[in-house]
Amino acid sequence: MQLIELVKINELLSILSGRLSATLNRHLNRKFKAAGLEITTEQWLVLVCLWNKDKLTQQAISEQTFKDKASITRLLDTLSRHDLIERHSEPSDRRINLIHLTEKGKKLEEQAMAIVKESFEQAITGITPQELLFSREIIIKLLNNII
Amino acid sequence: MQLIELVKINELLSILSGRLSATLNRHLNRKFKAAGLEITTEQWLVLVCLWNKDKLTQQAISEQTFKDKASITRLLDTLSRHDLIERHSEPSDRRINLIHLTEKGKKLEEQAMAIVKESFEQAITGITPQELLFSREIIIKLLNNII
DNA sequence: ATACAATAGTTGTTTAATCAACGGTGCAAA
DNA sequence: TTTGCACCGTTGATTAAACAACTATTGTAT
Repeated sequence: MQLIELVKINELLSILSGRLSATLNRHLNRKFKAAGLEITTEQWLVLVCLWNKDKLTQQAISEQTFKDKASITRLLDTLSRHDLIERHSEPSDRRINLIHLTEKGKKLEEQAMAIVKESFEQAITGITPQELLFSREIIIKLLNNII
Repeated sequence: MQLIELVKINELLSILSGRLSATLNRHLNRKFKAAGLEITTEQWLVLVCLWNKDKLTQQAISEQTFKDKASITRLLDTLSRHDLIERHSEPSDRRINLIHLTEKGKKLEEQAMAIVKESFEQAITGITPQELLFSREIIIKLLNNII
C-alpha cells in the first residue's frame, strides 16, 4: 500500500517535473525548426510578451514569463544576436532597457503562432474543453501549493 | 474570440511547457538543499530507478526516465563525482556499463524519499485523489498526442 | 544633503537539455 | 570471413535554468 503510493508519487512527480515539459518543448522546438523558424520554445514565450505589447522592460518580461531575470538577460542576448529584438536604453530612467521588436521579430508572429496553434490542437485531440479547463484548475492549485 | 483562444493556448502551453516543471524542480531542489542532501531533482529521478532495481544499464535508465542517453551519461558523471554511483563494465558485453549504487547512494534513499513525500503532500493539499487521478489521465493523453 | 534601501540589469558558476557525430562492440548474412 | 548494421555509451556545440554576487541608478528618510 505504502509502496504503491510512493510509486505513484514518483510517477506523477516525474511526469510533472520533467517529462511533460521536456516532451512539449521538444515537440515545439522541432516544429519551429521544421518550419525554418530559428526560435526555441523559451524564446517564443518571450516574444509572445512583446507581440502582445512591445517595448517592455526586462523586469516586466521576467514577471510575465515567470523566469529569473538572469535567464531573461541571456534569452534576450540570443534574441538580439538573431536580430529579433533590440535593447533601447531609456534616458528617463537609466537603469532600464526597453525591449523593442525588430521588423524581423514582428514578422515572426504569424508563422510562429500558426505552428503553436497547430501543435496545441494536436495535443488536445480527444480531450474536451471541460476536461482541459478542469485540469488547468488542478495544475494551478498544485502550483499555488508549492510557490 | 480567436484572440481569447490564443491567449488561453499561450497560457496553458506556457504553464505546461515550463512554469509547472520549473516550479516543481525549484521546490524540490530547495528542499533537498535545505535538508543537506546534495542532489537535484534530475539526479533523484535517476536514483529512484536504481533504488528500485540496482545494476541497470545506462540504456535502461535512459528509457525509464525518458531522458536522452547523452543526458544520462552526464547525470551519471555528476552522481559518480559525488560517490553515489559507480560504473562497472560488464565483461560479457563490453559495450555495457552496469550502474551500481554505492553505500552512500543507498543510504540516501530514506531521507530523499521522505522529502519527496512531504513535498508531494504539500503540493496536493486541497486536491482530492479522484481529481488528481483524472488530471493524470488528461496529462498522459496530452503526452501521447505529441510523442 | 547624505546615507541607506530598493530596483534594473549583468556576470560567473554549476547543472541539465537537445542534437549530431563518433568510437567500440556484438551479431548475422553474404 | 568479412562486411555491414544495430547497439551502447561518449563527446562537442548550443541553449537554458538557478543562485549568488556584483554594478549602476533611483528614491527615500532622516
